[in-house]
Amino acid sequence: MISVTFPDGAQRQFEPGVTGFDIAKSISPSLAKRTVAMALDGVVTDLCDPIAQDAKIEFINREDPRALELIRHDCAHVLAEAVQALYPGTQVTIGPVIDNGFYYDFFRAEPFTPDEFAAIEKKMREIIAQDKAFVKEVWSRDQAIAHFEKAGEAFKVELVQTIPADQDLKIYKQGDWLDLCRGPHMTSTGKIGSAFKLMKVAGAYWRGDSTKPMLSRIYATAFAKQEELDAYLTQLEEAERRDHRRLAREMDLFHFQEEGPGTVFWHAKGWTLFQTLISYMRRRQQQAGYIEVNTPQVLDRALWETSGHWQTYRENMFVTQTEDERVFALKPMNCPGHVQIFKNGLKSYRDLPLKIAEFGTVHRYEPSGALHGIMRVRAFTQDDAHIFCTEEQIMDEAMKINDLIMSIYEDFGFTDIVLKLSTRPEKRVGSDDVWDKAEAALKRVLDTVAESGIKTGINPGEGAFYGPKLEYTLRDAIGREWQCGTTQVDFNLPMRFGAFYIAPDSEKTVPVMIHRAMFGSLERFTGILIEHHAGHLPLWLSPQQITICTITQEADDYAMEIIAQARKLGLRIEADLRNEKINYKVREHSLAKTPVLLCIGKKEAAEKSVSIRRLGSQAQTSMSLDEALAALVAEAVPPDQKRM
RNA sequence: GCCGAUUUAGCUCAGCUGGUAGAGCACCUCAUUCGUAAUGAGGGGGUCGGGGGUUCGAAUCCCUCAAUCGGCACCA
Repeated sequence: MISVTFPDGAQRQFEPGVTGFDIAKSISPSLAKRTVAMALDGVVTDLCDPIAQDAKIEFINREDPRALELIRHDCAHVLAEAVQALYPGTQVTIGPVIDNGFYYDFFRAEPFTPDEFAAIEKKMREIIAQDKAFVKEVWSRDQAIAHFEKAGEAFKVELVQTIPADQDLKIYKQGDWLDLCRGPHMTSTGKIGSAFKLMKVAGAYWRGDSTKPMLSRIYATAFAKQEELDAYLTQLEEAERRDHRRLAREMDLFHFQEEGPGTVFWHAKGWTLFQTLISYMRRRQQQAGYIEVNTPQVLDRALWETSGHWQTYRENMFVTQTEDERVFALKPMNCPGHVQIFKNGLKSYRDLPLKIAEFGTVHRYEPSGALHGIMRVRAFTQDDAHIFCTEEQIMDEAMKINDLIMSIYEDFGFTDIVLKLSTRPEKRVGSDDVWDKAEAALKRVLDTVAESGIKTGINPGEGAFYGPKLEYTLRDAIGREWQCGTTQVDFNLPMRFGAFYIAPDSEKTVPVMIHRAMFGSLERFTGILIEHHAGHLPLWLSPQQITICTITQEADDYAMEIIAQARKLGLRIEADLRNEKINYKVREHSLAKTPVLLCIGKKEAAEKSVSIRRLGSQAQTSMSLDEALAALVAEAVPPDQKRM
């Protein structure tokens, strides 16, 4: 007999091999009916799995958070069956659960169109209504290959062949339809419910490999309840309203045009925001002991050959040839330039760590499909810096960078940060003991950060070929993740360029180079800020902080007085003197996301006061002009200067 | 780069099966000086993304290039 422990601590004895379903039924038929799966010692499995040994059991119903993944996975199988029923000859591949839903990749001569969604969903509802039981079978490799070959499922055959020999092949049947799947599943298709929706079609490479065939992917989502699906769809609409490309037009920040794909035309307001970010970062870096430099945009090909970029990234570089037939490239990175500055003049160990920073504009010919607003562009500015130091200094410097990054993100309102360590890739340079040291140093940073409650993780083998890296990912107000800051340890480049310093023993020694960016790309960070705040930027970042709205022309002179006074105080302010109603002006400047509206009429002009209306509020407060300006000046101080 | 979709006035979008363009907002002019999210009237504005083709005739059909959007791949 085996002993099964229930969540309330009660224990009961059963014959070995008893299933979760048997146990549920022995308690009550209604429990058996509403249970869709079970967790054995915390691991979710099929309800009909036999239980071989003592275990803690939990019954999972549809409303259980753990059931959501099952609902989506089951729904993916139903989607596949529906598609094969409607479009014979379509091959199935894989259909995993992802954040917010699931997808299924099909191989079909004709791509899907959203017009077909209604028919597919209808078929899915039929399959769900039939409430077919999910039945698991374990097949041999040969049996599976024979079956899928006969069915013309070439991709499934390939999948079976890649599964390790010691692993069971599980087949899940729903009626006559079946799929190779590691499970688990719920008890029947009826448990999926009706809160699902096909979202979009897309192309995707088989096994994520661009040399392999292109498949047709259908993205979909499913929830336990209709209300949850509706809430999710509402959230998507909200995300669309926050789209930085849309807000940029409404706020008059920048634009793109055909002649410059992936390159930004910054308008006055956008550029003011951009420069505000640079000023902030410049102050932070100066305080942290960095020096700021500027290196050439265009450099001879030979330099990029030495750095290794020519060999690896030639296709992604903008290259130009001059009349004298010299070949130059627009810099895709700032590092080689900074190494040149390090090399110019003899350096001593006493100069280390030497922290060279640059707001460096780089050009990369990114694949056309990668471009996305200002999040991914072909010309962008990095808040780049390179720290030349000794091996012993790596840990300390990486830790200082970390503290600086965390403090900076906090200043911009980002608190949900994930830090990941990418370790040595297969193809790399440098000896293993040097890698050991570098990884150990970054690992200690990672562990220290983890202790402070920040989420951390490891991406094995994802490091750069020249060294391991830490990557900082921000989560914005609607849960999307963006990689921004990075710290990379590099043993390679200084050596390639023959950089050295004179060590205490008078020997020429190659320094370690730490690459580091905190915003990452100024363009991307600006985009993230816009979306994170939904355009409602805090006063210190807002490119136009105040708009004066006159109610009648009698207030015009007073408006000009206010502007002169406010500008002297450093506030970014404009006046709207147009002959328009106050309602009209309030609406227009609210849509343009101006944080502060000062409305003035005859009354305010007479008593030198202002009526203040803040973005996002309908309330109005009246106060004297001096009082109002003093409060706004105080509010507009950047967070780092407030601390001083 | 790959798969799919899209591209009509500054913006958002109509324009059925081919018969040579419309609306709202914006803009300009005039009137209105009106207290917190759209005052009224009038007016101007588009070689329908570029190029090529089919046709008596193309915004509409075909080819091609480009840009954009959604994914995939890529991101030093």
